[in-house]
Amino acid sequence: MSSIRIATWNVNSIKVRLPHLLQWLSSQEKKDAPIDALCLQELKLTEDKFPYAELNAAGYYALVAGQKTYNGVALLLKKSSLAATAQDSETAFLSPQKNNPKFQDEQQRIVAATVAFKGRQPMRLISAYFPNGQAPGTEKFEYKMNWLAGLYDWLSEELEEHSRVALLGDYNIAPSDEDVHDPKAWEGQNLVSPEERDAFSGFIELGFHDSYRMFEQLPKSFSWWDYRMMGFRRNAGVRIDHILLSEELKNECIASFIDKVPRGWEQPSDHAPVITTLS
DNA sequence: ATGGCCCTCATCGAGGGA
Repeated sequence: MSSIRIATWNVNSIKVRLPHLLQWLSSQEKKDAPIDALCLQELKLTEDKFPYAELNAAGYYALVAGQKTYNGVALLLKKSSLAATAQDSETAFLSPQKNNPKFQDEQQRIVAATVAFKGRQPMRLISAYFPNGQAPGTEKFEYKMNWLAGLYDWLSEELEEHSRVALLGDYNIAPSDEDVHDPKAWEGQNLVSPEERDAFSGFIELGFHDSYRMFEQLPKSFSWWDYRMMGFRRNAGVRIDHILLSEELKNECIASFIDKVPRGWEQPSDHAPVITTLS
């Protein structure tokens, strides 16, 4: 049985980035490394404007939670990778969930479904766009911390119901200093504050594993670089996009990496995709 | 040098991102 690849990518407007998205999916396919599931964040449009037709033509089903201008998340599934029982957009996404049932939220930041790939036990895939938080002490930071607490509550329930859970997305948290280009300059700031890192540790204590850190990685590996100050060229970045796996999925995990290639394309998203492979 | 860029909108300046 062939392995599967699950990935996450904050595209910073799917309208602008659709050409990159299609090019990236097709480039992975040509490398004989197709993406079987892709979680997208920051769509910045409502569901009726989502490019279902283009992605369908590229071979993907989509489950979308959108809103105007801000946020918005999707879960894409490669049709040809799905089990025979999941051959239309209804049956591909089982027990679909938009947003956190335990946290009232106007902002569309979570979409989840149970997915049956060919020849495998079903797994629960969650695409999440964590709040940015602006800065510790602000109202937006307080919203972020409340949102994280709500996510913790929901995830502990999800883990009771499902043994195979993957949480993919833009966490807006750099879990440790090795995930930050200049830890001293960032100390105590948004994305790296002790409160945020404690929340990330909470997910680990629930039983999740950071798939990227299961493997040896190059130092200074990041997933986001500021558009300003030539951030990408200087590799002045942070690692804030993550793929966390429950114990059972962790035992199947054989690789994880960040694909920096699309970040170097013309008019890129400021995030790079993260890919994790399951045997 | 405490801001530089990019995306969105009952747009052309401001909010949000990280």
